[in-house]
Amino acid sequence: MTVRQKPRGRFHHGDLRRALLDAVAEAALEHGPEAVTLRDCARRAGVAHSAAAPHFGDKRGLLTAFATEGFERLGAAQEAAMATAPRTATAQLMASGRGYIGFARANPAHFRLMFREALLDGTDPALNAAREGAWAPLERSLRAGLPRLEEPALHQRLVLSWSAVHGFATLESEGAQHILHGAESADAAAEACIAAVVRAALRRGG
Amino acid sequence: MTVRQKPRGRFHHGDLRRALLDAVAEAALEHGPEAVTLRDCARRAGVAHSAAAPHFGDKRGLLTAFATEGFERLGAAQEAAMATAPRTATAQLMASGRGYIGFARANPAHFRLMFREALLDGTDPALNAAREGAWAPLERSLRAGLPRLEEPALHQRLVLSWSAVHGFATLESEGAQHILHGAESADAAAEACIAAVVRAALRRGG
DNA sequence: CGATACATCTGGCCATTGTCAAGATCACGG
DNA sequence: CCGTGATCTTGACAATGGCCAGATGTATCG
Repeated sequence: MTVRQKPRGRFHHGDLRRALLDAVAEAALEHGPEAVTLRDCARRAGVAHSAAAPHFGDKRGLLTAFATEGFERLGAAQEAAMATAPRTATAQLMASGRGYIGFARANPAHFRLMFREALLDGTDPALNAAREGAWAPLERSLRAGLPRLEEPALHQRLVLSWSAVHGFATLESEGAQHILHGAESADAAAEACIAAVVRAALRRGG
Repeated sequence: MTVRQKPRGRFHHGDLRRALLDAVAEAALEHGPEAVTLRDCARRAGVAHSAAAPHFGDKRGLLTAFATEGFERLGAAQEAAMATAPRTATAQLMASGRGYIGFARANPAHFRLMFREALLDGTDPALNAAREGAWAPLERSLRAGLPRLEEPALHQRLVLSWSAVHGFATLESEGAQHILHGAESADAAAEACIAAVVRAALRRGG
């Protein structure tokens, strides 16, 4: 019964856990999140078709771990953008939105998979922790920018900004870019959308 | 569930096309959009597993037809809400948003499937026509409310309102209700979000 | 009325998938 | 050096999607 940290590496494969997660990313990028196949991931990692079981249990476990990693990186992307922005409320909130949309753009398949509830294990504690951690930067920066706003009103602002940023990222990653961007460039469209929603969210008055 | 009676003038089943589309709706609602199975739909309709081929080709064809119907109904829901609202620009735009979110709420699985690009045939003309028809009410009411705004600025407003409404509907139908609604009721949260985005979209000035 | 053309539907086949049960392989503690 | 347990392989199973030949019902025409 010795409690030890799992010697995750140096067995047969080296680090199969990481290799399988990377394989999911590859497969999702190539054929879409719903077309990810357990056997294909195993092939990409160079192992037998059921080698993932000891690490992730079943397919849902693998995708859940992949989504968890995505939420962690989504939160980190926002933090990183906010760290290099001025400490203004407006600048911080806009940086958060830029980080959110930037992550969705850089990892479109990953981002989409994170919101395929039917493919994930919604009861997984790690997933839920990572998910809430990904919402935190937005809420924190909004709360800092509106210190004297009452709770329900603040919650409304949060819903508004979250919906707009998530909606933009979703529409963009679901193949509606042509309609979204119109004549202007992708960056300009995102920037304008973020600026407008931040202006609305930080607006004075009820 | 099996239709044994043969309506006069009809073919073997009666209206297998409709029965299969209804079966998709049932299955998607029960197990999620990505878990819809061709064979299960056929079972629900009381026919053999490959009876859908003459009507829809393959599975993608069936789901594409289902999504097309969804976009048509999404557009109709907005039109219906706008028809019973005052002719004010604000009221019309808000009605459009209410219709959009209302459809997503009443048909959550249908709504989600409509944005699973990987499961659909993006080249299908009927699908694309229905999709553009679903965006039209929002654009039309926005354009009517801002008649003298120049094109790029108007497009920015469109992206903003579309992103926010779609984002709210998406988050709600993807299992994030608990975070979205917080303390207040679902209707209140939606209403507040719509009001805020309409105010921002119709705001005067560049 | 009878026969032909045709869309519709059936049943069987195949490759692929996810999961399970055994067995082989390897690292590590005693 | 040997056992224990985690890691991985192999083989099997039911279910799925796509395909095909053929049966069945419907409509059209002679």
